[in-house]
Amino acid sequence: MTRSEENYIKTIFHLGGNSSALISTNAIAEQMETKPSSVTDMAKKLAEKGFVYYKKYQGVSLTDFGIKTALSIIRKHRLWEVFLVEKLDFSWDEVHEVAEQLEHIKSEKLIDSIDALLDFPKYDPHGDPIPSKDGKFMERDKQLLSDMDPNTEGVCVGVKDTSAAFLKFLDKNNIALGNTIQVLEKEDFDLSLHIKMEGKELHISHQIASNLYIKKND
Amino acid sequence: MTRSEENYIKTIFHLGGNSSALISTNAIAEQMETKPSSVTDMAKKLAEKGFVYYKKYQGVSLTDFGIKTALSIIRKHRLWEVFLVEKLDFSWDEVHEVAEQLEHIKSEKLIDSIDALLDFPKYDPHGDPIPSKDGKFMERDKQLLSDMDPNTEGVCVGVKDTSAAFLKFLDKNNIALGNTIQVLEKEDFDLSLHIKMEGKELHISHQIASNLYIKKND
DNA sequence: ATTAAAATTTAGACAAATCTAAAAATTTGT
DNA sequence: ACAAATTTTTAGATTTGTCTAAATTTTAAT
Repeated sequence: MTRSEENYIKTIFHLGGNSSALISTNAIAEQMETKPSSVTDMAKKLAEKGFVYYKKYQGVSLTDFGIKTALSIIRKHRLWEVFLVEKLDFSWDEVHEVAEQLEHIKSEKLIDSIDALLDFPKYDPHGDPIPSKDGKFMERDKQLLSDMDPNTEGVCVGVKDTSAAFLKFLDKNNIALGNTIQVLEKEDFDLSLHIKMEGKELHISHQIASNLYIKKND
Repeated sequence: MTRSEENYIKTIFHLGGNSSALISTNAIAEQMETKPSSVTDMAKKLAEKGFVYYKKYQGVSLTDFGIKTALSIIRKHRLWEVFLVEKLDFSWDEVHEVAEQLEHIKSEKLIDSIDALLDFPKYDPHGDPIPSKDGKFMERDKQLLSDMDPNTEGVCVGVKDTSAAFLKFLDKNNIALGNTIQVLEKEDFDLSLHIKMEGKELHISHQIASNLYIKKND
């Protein structure tokens, strides 16, 4: 499998998950910053190799084999992200670019050893679940901070927007995964929130709140 | 710089070191298991980019910039080898193939962090020196075990043949870097050696002895 | 020194992955 | 339902890295 094929498979998974709904070539092209005609070429190739089902003019969806392949790539990406943060002190906005390269390294022993070294983590630094070796993973029961009611509380478990800009903003404001967050009050006017985080009160915009995932306390 | 360019530069360095002697396209082709005509094409490209000096029909040699580039790739390769052995318990015959992939990862921060994680090692698992960030490295004062005289002793510091077959053989016979070796007697007939290693006496062939590097005790 | 052998380069082809521009199919709006 | 707009595919070109076969240059031998 070439690096390019792997990138297409990963993108198709991110756009369609394991559903059998067809993903348009346009959507894939946009996501990958390439041209639809290039996607068509690759779609044929991936269909030939059994990774996707491809219906002309309709789009593609991953076969079971394609899903298995995608999960293996995502597993590698997320494990490397954890490695970079836990072992090499990368900040969470720095990991993605390097993990994009490391995810293509071909060695089962290598990634299994990294997994063991990290003590089999279940979530990556952005809170996304890491598929196990056999492709299973658990999406955490979580909700957007912006959807929480006043006088509820929970733990910050993930981010929706994973751009470096957003992650740097969170760093600067000491918002990190694992932090306890209490919703004090919601402004009707702009939907901004007054919250208490790790003992300190602060005021955050709707835009920020709608990109933070919270696991509600029982 | 493409992966292919990096592989050519590395090979040219391994064949010619930092000397200005010209390396033939044939030699490079043989080493890389490719065709001389492919090497010619790449030689032109590398010359254009300033990595090598290329004289038609004569061969190539690395420029200062090419040497710097080669050392940076070798540094990455060897640091990854140490990482695999020290942190992930790879055996020394397993590291090369994976390091061949890892050496192409582009992130200065990554390799510097790996270097620090490993506490700035000076030698890789085969005893080869690891260039520092600024391209300096010290070749250890060493000699082949087969060149040592009876009644001398030293420490095993490297291997000449790095093939998996040879490394596995050494493992099986508990011959490892750091072991103390005393030469007891040399057979005139087949040049085989009687040695004492870590307290135990054994008899090794000339072929083995001529692929083990020893640092003589003062 | 001339020729035969060996090494090296050139020319032309190919596969992978991409692009542009044009053609074809699908979707949308009325 | 049909024309217009949009999406998707096809056809042909480009780049990178490779190859084969032929031509050229260098080296070696007598």
